[in-house]
Amino acid sequence: MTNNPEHILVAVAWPYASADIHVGNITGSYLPADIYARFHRLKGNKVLMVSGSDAHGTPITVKSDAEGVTPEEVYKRYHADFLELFRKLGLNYDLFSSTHTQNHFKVSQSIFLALQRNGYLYPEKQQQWYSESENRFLPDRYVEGTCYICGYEHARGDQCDNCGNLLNANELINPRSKNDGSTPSLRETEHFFLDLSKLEPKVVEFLEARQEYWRPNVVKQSLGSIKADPLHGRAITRDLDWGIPLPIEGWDGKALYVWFEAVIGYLSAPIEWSHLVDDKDAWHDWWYNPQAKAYYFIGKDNIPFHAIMWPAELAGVGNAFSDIFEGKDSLLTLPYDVPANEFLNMEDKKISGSRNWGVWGLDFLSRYDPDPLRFYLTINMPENKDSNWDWDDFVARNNNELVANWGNLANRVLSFAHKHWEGQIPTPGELRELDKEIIATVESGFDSVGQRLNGVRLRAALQEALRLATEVNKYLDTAAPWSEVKEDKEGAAKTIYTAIRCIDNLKVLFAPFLPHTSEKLHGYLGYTRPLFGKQFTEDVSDDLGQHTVLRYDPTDASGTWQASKIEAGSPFNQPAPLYKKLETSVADEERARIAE
RNA sequence: GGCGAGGUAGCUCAGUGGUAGAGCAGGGGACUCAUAAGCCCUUGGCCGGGAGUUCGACUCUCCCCCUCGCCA
Repeated sequence: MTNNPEHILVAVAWPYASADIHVGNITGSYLPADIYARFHRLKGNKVLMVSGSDAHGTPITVKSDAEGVTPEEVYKRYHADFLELFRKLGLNYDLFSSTHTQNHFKVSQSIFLALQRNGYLYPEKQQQWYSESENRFLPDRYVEGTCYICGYEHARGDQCDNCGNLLNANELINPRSKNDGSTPSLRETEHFFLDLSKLEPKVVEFLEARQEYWRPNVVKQSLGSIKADPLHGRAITRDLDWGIPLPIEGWDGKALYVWFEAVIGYLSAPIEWSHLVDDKDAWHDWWYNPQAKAYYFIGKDNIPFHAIMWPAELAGVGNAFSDIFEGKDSLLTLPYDVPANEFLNMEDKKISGSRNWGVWGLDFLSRYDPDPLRFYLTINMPENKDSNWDWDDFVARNNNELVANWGNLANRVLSFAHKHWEGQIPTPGELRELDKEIIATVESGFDSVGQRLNGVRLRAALQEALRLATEVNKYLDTAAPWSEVKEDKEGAAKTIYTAIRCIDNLKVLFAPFLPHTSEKLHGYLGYTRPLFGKQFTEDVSDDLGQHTVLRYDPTDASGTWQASKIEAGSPFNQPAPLYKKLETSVADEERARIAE
């Protein structure tokens, strides 16, 4: 166990509660976050992994209008699916909450007030489409008209998808509401803007300090774009009922803009978590602690919001947030790293919900186990460039790598041991040179796999763990216990004891990636306390109503990122294969399910 | 149009100035504990295209092409 545990905030992208989660979303941010969090938990570090459903924003109101239900109903339906998926996939959030909570409202409003106090907000008037029939302002995407540049008849209120030009609202020809076809009019409205130009020096300083160790696509893009085109004010409010009201008088009917508000969840969720664990200041260890490291796991589409906007909000807030929120004088922790992933394609084409081109998490898990999915998505994770989900490749990697290398290793060792030593780990006596060597090789994985994990090079880390499993397979071939057992059972005992030590180590090295099967193997080996803690859901009530959260109870977790100390002579259980081989026909069957 | 990322063996990817690498697939072999898995050997590449710098470039510079994201 680490002597000086680090505080690691694992901040995970907040899924929009208006679409089902697919494998691209999972490998883009949720899975790498969980792997990272599990690794640091095994290391004995203080991990806090948080996220939640993004319950506000236009996509949800669009959907609720289309279905004739309230936005709240829409968000709750998707939110419930998220919780089910994350439990089945084994994503151990300390808290997966929602932006539609009283706590998040209060935190977001405090951030607003802090920025206002520090002079980073200003109001500005602009023209916006207004529907007389519905008595409300319309988001640009609700308005359709004829493009005055190219004549395209289905141009959006602010942009023409045909010629790509941005449009001036007052020149759009024949504007109409997508809701009811009525003709909207332009009305003046006033909004608050975040003064990003004033915050730019702080943002640049923030980015330059992290240039060395951030992924180049994250930091170069951010610095490059600022250099080419300086930051300018950006509206943080809009005319919408569904969302967080402004914390000041005279601004009824306005809500905080989602881009501004959702990221604040990284702060509000730890605060909610602290209340749920009855230690209301616990979040200070991550948010008021300059030594704490905050990692933001997101997809590349989200880079500007996490590398520029959110740091700008945090820097702009200074110590004013802690003062307004709870009368303290503390700065908030800036992001340590933003290891954004690229995208996952499906069979060489972009994943598309509307065209049913993709693999959806819950649907997948209705037919297959979670660890093969975690394996394929990790070994194929788009860390440096877009990667591709290919069903043939999924089956091949499952059968030829996961089953054949690691699964088979665990199974061949334990079933051999169980057969010849009556369910007890053989007592080896003095180990031979080759036994000590393979144990040392596998134990070196705590460094070699650990370093890769720590640097968020997850696919390289998994490859390294697989390489070590191969080494143990080679060792078995050299020692050949199936021959030894016939003429030299003591020698065979040394070999099998050694092999069990090795798979006991590998079990931990694979655990961040493949927690379900590592846990299973852990049980076969005779351990009674689990490697990791337990997930559970809980209903929380506040003035906005009730919301269900996903939580994590670490009480029983016993796994440590340390060499195996498994004892000779102790009993273990009848093993069974950890993974299933898949028929190659699976690829064709699955491809038939996705269609344009 | 601007800011970035990527384009290396059939597939998935490493490499980043000095004779092209891994895993998987393909071919051959010895073994049999194991989910016919594992182990050993092995066939595959003008490193997107063009020009330049260099004794020497996949690696540096410039131009171009293709894919993806963000911004306008």
